[in-house]
Amino acid sequence: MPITPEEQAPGQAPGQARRRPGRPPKTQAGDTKSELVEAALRLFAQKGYTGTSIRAIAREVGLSESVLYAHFASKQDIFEAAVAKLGPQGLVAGREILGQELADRDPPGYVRALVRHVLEAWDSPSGRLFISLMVRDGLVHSAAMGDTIGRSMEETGTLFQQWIDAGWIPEDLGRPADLAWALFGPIGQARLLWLHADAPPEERRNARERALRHTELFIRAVFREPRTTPAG
Amino acid sequence: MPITPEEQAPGQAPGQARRRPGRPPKTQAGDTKSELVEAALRLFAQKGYTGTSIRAIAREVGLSESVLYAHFASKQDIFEAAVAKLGPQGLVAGREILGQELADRDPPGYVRALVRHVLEAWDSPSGRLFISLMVRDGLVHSAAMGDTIGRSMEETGTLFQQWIDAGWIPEDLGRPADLAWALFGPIGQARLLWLHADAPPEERRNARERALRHTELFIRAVFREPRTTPAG
DNA sequence: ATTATCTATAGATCTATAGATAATGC
DNA sequence: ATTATCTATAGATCTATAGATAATGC
Repeated sequence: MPITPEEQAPGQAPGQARRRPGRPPKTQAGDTKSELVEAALRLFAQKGYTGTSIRAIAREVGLSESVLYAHFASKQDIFEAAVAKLGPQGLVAGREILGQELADRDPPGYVRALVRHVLEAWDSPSGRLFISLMVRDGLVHSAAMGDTIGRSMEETGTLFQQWIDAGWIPEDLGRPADLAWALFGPIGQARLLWLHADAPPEERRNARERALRHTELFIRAVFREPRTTPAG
Repeated sequence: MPITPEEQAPGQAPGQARRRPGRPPKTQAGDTKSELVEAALRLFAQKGYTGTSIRAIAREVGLSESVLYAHFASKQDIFEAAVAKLGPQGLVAGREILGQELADRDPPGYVRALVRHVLEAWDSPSGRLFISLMVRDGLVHSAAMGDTIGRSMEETGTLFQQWIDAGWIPEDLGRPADLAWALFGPIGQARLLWLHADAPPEERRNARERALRHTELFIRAVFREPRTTPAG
C-alpha cells in the first residue's frame, strides 16, 4: 500500500513538508551535523539526558531520526559532542587578559574588571547552556566540576597573596584561596541559580546586579590603602 | 503452561524468593507506601525523574511494579510524595531557635551558631537528598527555589540591620540583605556543589570546613567592636 | 562510487490497567 | 467484602540497524 505524499511521516512536525527519500539537492543542504549538535545541546539543557530522545533531536532539525546515526555512533556520543561544543568553560581565564600592571596599581579596579569579565562569560548563551546542562544531569556533582573550581580558587588565591604581601589586604583575614572563595562563592551561587539557559532577562539582570553589589561589598570589607609603598 | 516456582518473576532480583500471588500474611507486611516513597526519593535523587522508572522503584522494594498504582495515581504523584516527604527545607530557620539575647550580646557568636545550625541541616541525609533532587531535575531553577532564597536573604538581612544599628558593623559596607548574601552565598555554593546525596565523607567534611573557614573570614572582615555601648 | 537522506522495523523498555488470588477484618 | 499483592498485557515510545533512494563528485 503506497503512501500518498499528503500523509505525514511518523515523526514529522505537522505543516512541515515531507522530505523525499534520497540525498537532498545541494541548494537545500545546511550543516546538518552542527544543527544536530546545537539542537541536542538545547534539548539536553532543557530536558536532561534521559528526558531527551534521539527522535526529539531529529524532529527539532526537521529530519528523520535515523540521520543521527549517520553522524554519531550513539546517544551518548551526541551528548559528548554537545558538551565538547561548549568548550572548556575556564572559570577564571581573566588573569592573562587583564595583566599584572593593573593588579599592582589598582587591586579594587582589577577585581571589578575580573568580575565583569567573568560575568560576561557566564551570562553568555553558551555559559548559560553549560549551567543548565550541569544542573540537569547532576554534572555539578562530577569530580571534574569540583576539580575545576578547586583549581580556580587556588589560582585566584595567588592574586590575593600578592595583595596581602603588598599590604592591600590585612594578613590575618584568611587564606588567599578563602578570600577567592569569599569573592566568587556568592557570584558562582548567583550563576548556578539564575544564569541558566531559560532565564528571563529580568532574572539575569538581577543575578548580574547581585554579583556586582557583592563585588563592591567585598572590596570595601577586604581592601585598605597599603601602609607601605612597595619598593620601586 | 504453568510456571514452576523456581523461575523468577520478570522484574525480580535474582536470588530473591518469588512472592506468591494474593495478599501477603500480616507478619511479612511492612509499611509499603513509606518504603516506596523512600526508594523513589533515593532513585529520583540519583537518576532524575525521567531516569527513574516505576519498575525500578518497585524492584528496589522487592515488589511488582503494579503495586505503585495501588498507592499512587501516577509517576508524577510519586514524585510529589517524595518531595513532600522532605519537608519545607527552610534555609534559615535558626532565628527562632537561637534567640535575640545572643544576637544582642555576641553577634559573631550568633553567626557561628547560625552557620553551624544551618550546616547540620544541610549535611543531613534529607538535606542532601533535597540538593540532589534539585540538581537532577532542574528544580534549582524553579521559581520556588528563587523565592525561598530571596526571602531567606531578606529575613537574615534584618539581623544585620540590627547589628549595623548597634554599631557592630560599619554602615557603609552594603545593604543588609547583601551582607546576608556575602555570608551565605559561599556556604550555599558549597552546599550545592558538595553536600549531595552521594557525596563521600571526605567531600562533605571538605564542604563543612570550607563553610566554617568562610564564616570566620566573614566575621573578621565585617564585624568590629561597637563604638558606643548600646543603651541599657 | 559515495554521500545524505529516507522508510520500515526489531527488540527493549516504559506507564498504566484489567483481572486473578489469597489474607484480613467484620 | 476489603485489601494487598500478583500476572499478563496494551499501547506508546525508545535506541539502533537494515536496506532503499536520489543527488553529488569523480
